[in-house]
Amino acid sequence: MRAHRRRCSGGMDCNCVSDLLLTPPVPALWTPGIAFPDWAYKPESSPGSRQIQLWHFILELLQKEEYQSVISWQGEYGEFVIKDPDEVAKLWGLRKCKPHMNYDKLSRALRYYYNKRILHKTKGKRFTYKFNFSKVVLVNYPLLDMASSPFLLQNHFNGGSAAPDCSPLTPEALQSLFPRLPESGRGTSLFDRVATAPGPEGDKLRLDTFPFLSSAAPCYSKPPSLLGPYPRNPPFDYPWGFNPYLSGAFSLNNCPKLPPGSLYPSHFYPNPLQTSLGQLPHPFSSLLPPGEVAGGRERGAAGQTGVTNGTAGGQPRLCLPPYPGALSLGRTDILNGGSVGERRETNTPGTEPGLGLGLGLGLGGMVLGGGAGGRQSPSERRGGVKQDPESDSDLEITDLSDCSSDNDNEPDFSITKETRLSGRSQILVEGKKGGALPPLSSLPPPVSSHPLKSLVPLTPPPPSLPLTLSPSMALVERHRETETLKLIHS
DNA sequence: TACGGAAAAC
DNA sequence: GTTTTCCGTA
Repeated sequence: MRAHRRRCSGGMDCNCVSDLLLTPPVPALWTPGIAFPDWAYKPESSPGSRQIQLWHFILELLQKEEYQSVISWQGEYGEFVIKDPDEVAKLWGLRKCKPHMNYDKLSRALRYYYNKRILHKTKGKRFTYKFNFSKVVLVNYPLLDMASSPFLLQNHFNGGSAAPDCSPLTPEALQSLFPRLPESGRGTSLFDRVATAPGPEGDKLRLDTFPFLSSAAPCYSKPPSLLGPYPRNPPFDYPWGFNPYLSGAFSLNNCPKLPPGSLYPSHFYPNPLQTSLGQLPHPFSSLLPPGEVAGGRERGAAGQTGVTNGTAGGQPRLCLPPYPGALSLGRTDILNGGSVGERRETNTPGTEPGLGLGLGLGLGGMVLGGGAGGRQSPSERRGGVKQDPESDSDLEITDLSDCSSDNDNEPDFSITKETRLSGRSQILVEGKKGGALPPLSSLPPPVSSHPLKSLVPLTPPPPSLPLTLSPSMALVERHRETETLKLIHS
């Protein structure tokens, strides 16, 4: 078992808790103009990495209104501009306990995404990049039956994506990807099953769920989260009386040196999966071969860490939108007014101008790993075997089966998590062999009569109500108990 | 400002 | 495997 706390190099605890400890609190992101399934915000959903990846982090920033002065969507779908590179770098550094992070380094990391086709640079626009969401989808929905998505295959694996930047999925492709998702107008929840008999129309995915994937949709010129009437305060509380989007949820008890919000060590709040599970029907299960549903297929070996975390019982899923605007702490508050003026760090411990008081205290004496010591000169460094920059097979097509929630070295991790975190275990056991989670599709679809239900998350039972009053939650609870019993018996 | 090689760190 | 760090180059 990995240490609960990740320590920054130098040994000083910087309060960055291991991403393994808890899953992030961010349910799916979904705004009227743009939506992200929750895997996009899950560190664990990154194949090959158990820490949050930069592009996840970028998505998180992009999703939060309070950071729109720092980074925001702009231009075409998936395109974003880093308005304040230093700030973004600082935030990233905070997130990763790298106080010497700067835009130069961050951008290097971003550039590594070019080859992986997760990102590409928007030429001629400063600090402007563009997500290749089709890649992201492929990475994070590996269980989708590609055979049933000829359009996708054609466009992205069969030479169809002639464009070097791998143009986004088209509506047709999405339709092919998510045929079971209900079509809905503005008044229909993405997650609502179509009441009418299933048909070509009723079975269609609501494409504006992934507007950034649509090549046919018009561009937006302002941050997607500002599009449309979007409630800036959650119309609900989380069942556990905890709302990760409220600053109070981030009392920083565990992380006093870090700003609140999911951008930061995301281990201080309950798992939203319970909420997600309790509310969401699984729109994709019908896409999966029978054996793949309900944990019938064991998730594979190490490396493909996260996909399962973005899935339930081995299934991909869409989850709830967050309410970034609910964060009462603005960025100014969070960041203590600091700003990074430097581009190149001075390697002076404890003097990071932009890290804020907290982190500065926490990292003040730390000796950063690497540093100048032991570095080779460029000439010395060069001459080695060139690394294959295209070694991104997992990101290209992604093995559709070898996705495990953890690696073999930590077989009990999910169970441990379950033990540790009561009430959020139902998915975490998915990596366990023989896990027999029922398909989420077996859960009753949520019911929402909210006129804006397509714009708001499905309402979980209010905190005052016992979970058992929610049919979905009751199922989840029942399932969790079942799983617990299974674990005990095994 | 952006790119990418290289190696180390994680 | 991903990111960090450093740096040469355009």
